[in-house]
Amino acid sequence: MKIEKLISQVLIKGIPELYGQPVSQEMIQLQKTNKEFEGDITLVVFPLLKISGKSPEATGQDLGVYLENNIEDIIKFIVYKGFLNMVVSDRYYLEFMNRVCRYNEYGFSAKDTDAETVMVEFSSPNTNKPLHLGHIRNNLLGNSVCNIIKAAGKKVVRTNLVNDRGIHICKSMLAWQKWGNGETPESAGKKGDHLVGDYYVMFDQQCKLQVADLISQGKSRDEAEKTAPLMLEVQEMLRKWESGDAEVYALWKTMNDWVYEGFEETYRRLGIGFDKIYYESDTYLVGRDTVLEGLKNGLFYRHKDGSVWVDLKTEGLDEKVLLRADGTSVYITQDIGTAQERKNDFHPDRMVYVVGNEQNYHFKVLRLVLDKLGFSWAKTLYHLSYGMVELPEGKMKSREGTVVDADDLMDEMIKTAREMSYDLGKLEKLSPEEKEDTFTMIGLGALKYYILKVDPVKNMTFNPRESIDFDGNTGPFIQYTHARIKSVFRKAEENNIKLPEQAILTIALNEKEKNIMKITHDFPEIIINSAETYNPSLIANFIYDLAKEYNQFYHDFSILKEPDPEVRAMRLMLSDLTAKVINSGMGLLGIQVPDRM
RNA sequence: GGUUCCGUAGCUCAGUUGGAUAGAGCAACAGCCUUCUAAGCUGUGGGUCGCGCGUUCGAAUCGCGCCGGAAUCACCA
Repeated sequence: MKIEKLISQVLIKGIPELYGQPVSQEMIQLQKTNKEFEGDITLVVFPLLKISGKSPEATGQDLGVYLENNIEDIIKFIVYKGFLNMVVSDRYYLEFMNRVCRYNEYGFSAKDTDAETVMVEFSSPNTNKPLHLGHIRNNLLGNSVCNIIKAAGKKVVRTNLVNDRGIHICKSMLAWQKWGNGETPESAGKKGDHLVGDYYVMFDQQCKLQVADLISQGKSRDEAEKTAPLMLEVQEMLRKWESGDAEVYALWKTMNDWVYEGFEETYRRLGIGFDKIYYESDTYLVGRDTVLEGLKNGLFYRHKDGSVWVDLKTEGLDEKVLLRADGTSVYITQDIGTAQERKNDFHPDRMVYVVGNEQNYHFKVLRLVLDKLGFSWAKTLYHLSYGMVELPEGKMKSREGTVVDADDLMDEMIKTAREMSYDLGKLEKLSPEEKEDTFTMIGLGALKYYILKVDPVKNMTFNPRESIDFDGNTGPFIQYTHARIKSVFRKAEENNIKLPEQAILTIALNEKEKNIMKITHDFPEIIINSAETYNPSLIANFIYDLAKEYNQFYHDFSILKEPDPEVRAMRLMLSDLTAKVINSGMGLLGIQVPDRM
């Protein structure tokens, strides 16, 4: 049993014996002992003073004696003001290490066959332009949250919702039709998503010219934007698409397929995949039917122009349109349909949406509308809202060309890893393929860690120069720690030193060794916590603390040159455990760790 | 204007359900490779935790009010 839990239990039994009054779990406040004091675990005694009727010091003293007498692994205690600092035996941590070292996935909860199923939607791209930095944060968060929830013992269904229809999609299509001259990704030598994105930009530019032209002819901006020939044409194209026009539909299909191929490549490099992909073009009709059904049942009302609305004023929100006057659907219509499809397909106990915080209001509305429609599972929707990614100069603006493209960014990170590696004279013994794999691991590791170490709710600044930094609190620093440990094991093997099965329990641990054991001891709890709060940054910061502590140990003490074979064996095991936790913790972030770097 | 979120070192970020003298990294400066990988380690400087009031044994953390920033309040997605 974990020592913290044991202390809690003993106190709940012991305090009534000592003071004749019961205690509740919340009054037992255990925390890690601060660095500047001796001890491992601290009990805050202030909440217990009412029960003891004594001073903080006297209460701490009473409880210290009681715990020392009743728990074998508490070998000493020091009372300082209102804090009872307890020293945990080295034996306890050695036993812990022996117990845990044989598992490759130490810290992960056992997979329970009747565990709840959590469905997570993330990525959710539009098919009119390539993925950018904002999508990267979304993808990394979604992927990592899935890994973490799974590690916490739940079943996870990864899903993506592709926004593949609408006026914005038609814009690229129209531009290609007009000016593309039959260009294809192959003929252009370009990824499909980039090619389609180029036509989207082209449309925008041409349209602006027309608008400017109309304004110079004396029209208002508003009027010009509505009557520009290209705008009229693209609207006509959308109508054709919705009515199933064969030619438009074929073009849509072709260009979307180009985009999917491009996305596929980006996802593959990022290490991301899905169990199920939904397409808005498939689900919007389901939502429309549901809305009409709700209208029939009097849940919604029809405006005199024919549009359908929901009134959420009693819920503190406003009125919201659910279907346009012409009967076509809006964004939320599609989400209503998608949610139902998902429920039917997978029966999830929870549905998590990884979507930026600019859509907080939208998800509030979605939940309320689904609730109004009588879906009992509406309250199981959770919007994992994350902050915007900004550049040091401010927001990314596609107009000003400051959008950071996902593919370019990955290329840049890997390139930097390569240059850095050559500068440092690393990896010379590896084959070209192994080298490239390692550069990719490091470059992407830097990128992913840089983004995931920040609390999702916060807006973050993406500083390109800083993100490719490989020192300090970075992915490569952690990867390096792993590579160092693996290097020790290679050396051990050369010298015929084997990793022992068990460490003997009578070894006296130094401070660094004990610290590393204490940190790894917390890993299971960190995973649970991180899963419950949908927060990968907890894992990232935890792994960093571990790597930092290990590097100090590595610097201060020798492993293979340690003369005492029992101590050497223990240090090897400790190193092995550290490597395993780094490996699986980074794995939860979607980051691979190399054996050499 | 209403609602929601954010505000911690020059910069980027940590800081469990309120706990001891608020921590890392980057940048700057000064050290450490004959020894398991120096992408490492050590040290120095750097703070009115946006401001004020309140709650209490105790507040960066909770409440209220300001100030600053962001998002949103579309028959856009």
